[in-house]
Amino acid sequence: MNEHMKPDQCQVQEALGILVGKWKPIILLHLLKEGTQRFSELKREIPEITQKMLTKQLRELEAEGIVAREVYPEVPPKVEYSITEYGRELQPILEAMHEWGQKHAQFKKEKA
Amino acid sequence: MNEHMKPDQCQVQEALGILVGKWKPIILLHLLKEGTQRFSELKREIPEITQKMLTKQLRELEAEGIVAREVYPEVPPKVEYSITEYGRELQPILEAMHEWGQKHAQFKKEKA
DNA sequence: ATAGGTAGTATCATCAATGATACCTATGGG
DNA sequence: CCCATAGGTATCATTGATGATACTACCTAT
Repeated sequence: MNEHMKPDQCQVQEALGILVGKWKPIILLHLLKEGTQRFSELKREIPEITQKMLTKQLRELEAEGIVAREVYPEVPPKVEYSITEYGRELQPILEAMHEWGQKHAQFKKEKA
Repeated sequence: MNEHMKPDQCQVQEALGILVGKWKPIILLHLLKEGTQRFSELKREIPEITQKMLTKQLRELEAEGIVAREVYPEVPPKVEYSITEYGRELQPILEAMHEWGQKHAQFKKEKA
């Protein structure tokens, strides 16, 4: 166990706080997979999310430096979202969680 | 990007759902670091948590197969908690999040 | 003149997570 | 007889996250 991983002053919450939420992982996966996406594209690919929540989650991710938001001053409006270089560092974590999640879903099925 | 990481049917939520909560990462870190612990030891090391929440989180982790609970039929009662083999597979994920979290805390300081 | 598309805001309602507090159990020690 | 101990439950209140719905601005095309 890494010596720096002291439960107090631990930074796991820091990462967790950014990833959690009903929508953030999904949004991040879409942006990682598809690259730059417009607001309406994301909305179309995640139909169950409300506009309000999509806006909110994107703004939060932007505030953390994970996604970049670019506004084109056109009519009708056009806004593009993409993962920053920095945000891309989350990818291994998402992948690890995904793999573990698969194993775990299997594990639960076996128990049932 | 891993081909299996399709945002739909994705299993990131599966892992995330187990790790989140105000207390679960801390509890897991304690158990990983110290090994088997009694209820009261955990409570002493995490003073801000209420008994109710500690019980609840431990029971949830137990239900997922992450921690093991052993009751000794003594008076006063003695209950020990430990990480299962299976639960130990979460450790790399926690470590990755911890490391990223440290970088991120630094990143935010620089911006400010 | 009017309808439509894009990217939102504003307001109100609901539900789950967390917290505070009091209570319970059985037994050994004084 | 009574209290302390360990590991809980039960009940109620509060808060934050999420959701439903309606509204807006702006220009373009019909």
